[in-house]
Amino acid sequence: MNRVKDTLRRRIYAVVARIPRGRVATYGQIAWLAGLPNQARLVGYALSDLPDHSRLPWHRVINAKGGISLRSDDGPASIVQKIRLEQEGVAFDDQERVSLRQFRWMPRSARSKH
DNA sequence: CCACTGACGAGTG
DNA sequence: GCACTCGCCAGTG
Repeated sequence: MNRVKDTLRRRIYAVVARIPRGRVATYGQIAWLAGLPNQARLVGYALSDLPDHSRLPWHRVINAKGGISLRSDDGPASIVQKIRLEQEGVAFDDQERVSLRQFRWMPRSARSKH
């Protein structure tokens, strides 16, 4: 029985589904919002299990450095992720990194003040 | 049981 | 800001 595991995975997917267009979130951030602090790896694990036909905005999840984390950086998947983000208006710098300062998704529940 | 790996990250120097 | 270490957890051999 993998009921517990599946439940956690669903919670992760639920958070990812909330990321708005044109914004990004880090693995650690998703983990935190899903109630799994310090377990960013589980988020990566869950996303790697996603089927190709998934409608989830998985491409909006990047690492804490603002970069794309895929098994093979040269692989087509990482290119797809970059293209999709650029189409939403998310910009990459000359080091292939996104400015979290500018594009990070900050949910109301996590926003203390302005 | 142990070693290693993988869509990660905080802490330290 | 970079390089390293250590912590996390699941899956595999």
